Amino acid sequence: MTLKPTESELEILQILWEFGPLTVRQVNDRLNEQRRVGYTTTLKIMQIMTDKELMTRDTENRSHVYSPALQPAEVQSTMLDHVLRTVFKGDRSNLVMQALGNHAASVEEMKEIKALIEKLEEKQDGVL
Amino acid sequence: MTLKPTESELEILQILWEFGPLTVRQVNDRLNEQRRVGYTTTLKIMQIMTDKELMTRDTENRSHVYSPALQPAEVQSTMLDHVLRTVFKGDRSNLVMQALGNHAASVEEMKEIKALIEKLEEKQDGVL
DNA sequence: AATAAATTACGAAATTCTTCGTATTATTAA
DNA sequence: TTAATAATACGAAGAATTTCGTAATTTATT
Repeated sequence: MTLKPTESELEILQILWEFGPLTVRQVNDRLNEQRRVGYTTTLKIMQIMTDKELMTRDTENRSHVYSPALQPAEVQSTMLDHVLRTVFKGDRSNLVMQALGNHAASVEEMKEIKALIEKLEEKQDGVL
Repeated sequence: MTLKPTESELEILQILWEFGPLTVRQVNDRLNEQRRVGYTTTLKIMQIMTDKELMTRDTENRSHVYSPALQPAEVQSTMLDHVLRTVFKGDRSNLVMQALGNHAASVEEMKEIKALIEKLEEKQDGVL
């Protein structure tokens, strides 16, 4: 099991996932589009993340270039499992119903989800 | 929007949801079935939760009796929305797919979810 | 080469959450 | 009524996270 990133680690991972390998300066600029953060704050978190192996860095040039060490799906899975256990007591269908029920999903989303369910049902039929 | 409980606040809410209004002693006993926690630790968290209005208490008797101030579904919704935003960038169908895809849902769960989707589709058809 | 500019390294302050010790107050039992 | 028991109140220590100031280092400019 991969470890659970903190809130601000997650913010930075999102930026790296979206915009690819970046320097601290570039990440900090992106962060400051959303909220005010000091440069050394961002640097520090990224150094900590490197220690934790949440990212890797290329120190060839003066400005180190950081890359995420985890795929979005890995972190999403870890985080969702955590919520499933701690908030939903492991009741997966309740979680899904909450996710679908509160805000109406778009027609497009609905299609995707139905397709997935059908695929899962085929797999289940195969077993039965 | 209701506020996001901390991890240990969540533990206590789960116990109250399951076993109804309880004293600190009763909550602490339940907690200690899972892990070792001191009595005053539990007391303190429950006092903080009362200040935050995550729970209410009846101080009539010497042993105060605490009740949750939020329904499970309210907290689940808050927490899930938070994960949706911070981990999934608001992509609801991706969240649902992660939830369904990683571990095969049981036949029973599948039925529930399909029924919900059909109900939501009817609502959508009505609008179109 | 000397100065300025930009970056990393380091450490510590600030914040939030968790944990618990001690004091106080209330109840029960002897 | 006094002593023992059990509860709450209070505050502070500990731990994890976030924030940033300052020093050291590297690169670019004059």
